[in-house]
Amino acid sequence: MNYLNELNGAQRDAVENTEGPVMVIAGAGSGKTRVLTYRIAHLINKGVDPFNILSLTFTNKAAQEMKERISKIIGGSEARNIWMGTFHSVFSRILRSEAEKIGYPQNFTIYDTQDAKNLIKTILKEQGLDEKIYKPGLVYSRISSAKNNLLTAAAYCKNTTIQSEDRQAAKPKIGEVYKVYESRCFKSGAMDFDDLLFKTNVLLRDHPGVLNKYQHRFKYILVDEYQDTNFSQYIIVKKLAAAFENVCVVGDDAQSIYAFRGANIQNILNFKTDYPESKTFKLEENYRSTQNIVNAANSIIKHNTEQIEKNVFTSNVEGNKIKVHRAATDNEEGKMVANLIYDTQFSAQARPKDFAILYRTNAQSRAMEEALRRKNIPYKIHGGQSFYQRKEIKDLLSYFRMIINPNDEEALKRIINYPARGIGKTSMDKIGIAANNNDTSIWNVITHLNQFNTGINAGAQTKIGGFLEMMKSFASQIKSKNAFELGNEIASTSGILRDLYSDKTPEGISRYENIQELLNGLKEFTETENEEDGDVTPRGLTEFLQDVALLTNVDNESEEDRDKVTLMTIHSAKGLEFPYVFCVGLEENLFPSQMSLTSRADLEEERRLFYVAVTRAEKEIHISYATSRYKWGSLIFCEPSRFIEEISEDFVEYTFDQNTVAQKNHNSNFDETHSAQNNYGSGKTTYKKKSTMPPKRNAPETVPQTTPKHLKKVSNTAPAPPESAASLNLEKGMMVNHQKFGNGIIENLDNGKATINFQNIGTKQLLLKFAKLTIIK
DNA sequence: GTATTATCTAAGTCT
DNA sequence: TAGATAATAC
Repeated sequence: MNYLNELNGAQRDAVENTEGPVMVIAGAGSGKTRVLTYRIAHLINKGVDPFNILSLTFTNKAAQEMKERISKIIGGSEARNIWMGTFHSVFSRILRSEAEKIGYPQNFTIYDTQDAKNLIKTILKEQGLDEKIYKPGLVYSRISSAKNNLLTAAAYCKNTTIQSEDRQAAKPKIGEVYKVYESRCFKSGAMDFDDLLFKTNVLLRDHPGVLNKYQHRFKYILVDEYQDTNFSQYIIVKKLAAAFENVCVVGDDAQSIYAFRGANIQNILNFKTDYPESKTFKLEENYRSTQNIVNAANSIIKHNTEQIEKNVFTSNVEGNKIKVHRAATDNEEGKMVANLIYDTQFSAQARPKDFAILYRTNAQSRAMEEALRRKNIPYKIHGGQSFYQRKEIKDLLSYFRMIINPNDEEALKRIINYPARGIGKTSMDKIGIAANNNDTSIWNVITHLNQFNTGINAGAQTKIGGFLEMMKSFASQIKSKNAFELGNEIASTSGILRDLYSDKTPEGISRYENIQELLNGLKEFTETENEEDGDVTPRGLTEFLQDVALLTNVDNESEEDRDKVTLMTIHSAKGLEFPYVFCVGLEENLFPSQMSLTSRADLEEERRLFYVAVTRAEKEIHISYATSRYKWGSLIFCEPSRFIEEISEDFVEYTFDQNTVAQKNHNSNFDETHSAQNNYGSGKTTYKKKSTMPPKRNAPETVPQTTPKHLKKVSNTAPAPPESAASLNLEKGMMVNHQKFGNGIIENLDNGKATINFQNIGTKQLLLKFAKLTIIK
């Protein structure tokens, strides 16, 4: 088998030790995917039935790619039988086939975060709890973390620690909300994301026969990104592996970035204790990145305390240093990045697909998008508000959902009066009360209106009857029509298409187009054969919906997206690599996020996130920050991130004058934190130190008249009205003054750069964009 | 019950 | 800025 020759010693050990528990600590870029792929191929070559292999990956796309690579190695089509996918998709599949054992319908709905929060809002209203105190997002995250720790609502209410936490936070009723939430989901035949793991645990705990079945089915279990598993996932793996203990976990504690959703880094740190017989292999050679990148990344992660000891190194070329860029605003940052990409495409013969722009928060994508669009650089965005979360898409999908599972309360509430058909709030309130009083679903109430004492008037009853007729007619076509045909029928008969078509605003047109796009997607889906089991029956809406809910951020990629610059959050970038990476927004309170600043553990997670960002790069990494950016429509000033300073200086290169780097001396140079491209008048709060400022020029007031609170907060470090040298009418031979370098004569001007001979320090080249100059004469 | 307008408040990361 | 909700008019 020649594939073994393509592996280094540690990789080969990790591939060949197929029996018993194995932990692979895989440094960034150390060929982890290769090991997983070859290990599975090796298993199959040794005669293991692919059907007996369970491989849990972090995205479905990764699973698909891995299957393709395995197929290439082993030949044939056996690889399709491997159980491979994300935890959520693999176990939702198992849950569907075992659903009735835990009292769920086979066609249970999967509630996304939005559905879950809407339900929580409804419950809060019913319970008379103030949404301002019981913020739905917070309640949801309390419930979520309870589920990830396998706590039912009843257990939550009994747990004294949790109860005292909630009492201290003045939210003692969260447990009650959880109880109602739990039962409402159940009545709706719905599971949220956490339920997919939670209910799997319930299934395996309460049904020994089922546990036994899957224990023996999954003779070999592989778990990728093990550092990001939570308790619920951990127990699933542990239980399933208990029969054979052929469990191989792969991960890197330095890349653990999902503690916020319950991931427990201890899972990887404790593996040896869990399986005393286990073998550990460390992959330490990085094949991805240059020496400078690897060394810089190591110097970053060194600032964290608890980690598994390892020495990531590379024998790749030294490469360029990490470049640090500074911009005046978020929009300038975008322009700068777009320009750099544009130039590199020519200078390095690179393609758009060779570049990635990574950021901490989705909101940062907009400035980048705009700049790329202006330069005509093709790009694609992953994440943010995904296609399937847009209102019009969710509306149409809600029709689909209700046809498959009429008890789906959240879907029903979205569509019973959309498009408007005269079933308003009053009627729905009455129905809701009747459903609660009779401990049943809303669907059951409206299908048997005369059996419940709802008090709804005759007019509304008729309208509800019409809605029911329509839904029943859709449902009756589920067998006879394929997904595309039925989807089309629903979009037009329901009135959604008409409603959107009549809206001629740009947003309305775009919504209409989105619906068309969804229908196109349905068509494509219908025409693709079901590869999983070779089934040639046309795929219906049922199958479509099951796919849709669990698509991950990076799963959606169309053909035409292939040669484009990638924009994504660092979280989404995990596991990916790009020749050129731009990590933007390296600012305090953004990255690291403000919310991480209160705890050491959170800050360390942010640092690991930065480590992940840096290690995505093969050839070059650029990091940048803006000295001001818009947040909620108003301008705030930013300090460079502490992470920049944490990179060992041997591997860093500043693209602007380092003496003006703000973080080096905050006090003496407070204006230097802000470069001067844009003349943002910074409001009344900033003129206290006027004497040290260059004379104010007529800076347009672009800051809102009412000083935002954010601005106030930072105003003591805020600059004078920044003066852009670029906006001055400079000429050769002029005498100018620079804050730092004193007076000098302009010797040359070209392309935004000025060569200035300073009296004290000699000739310097300055970028007009950044330099703060005043004309002396 | 519905449509329009005014006001509020939220952007932290993902399945 | 933008979506969600409350207030208002019809």
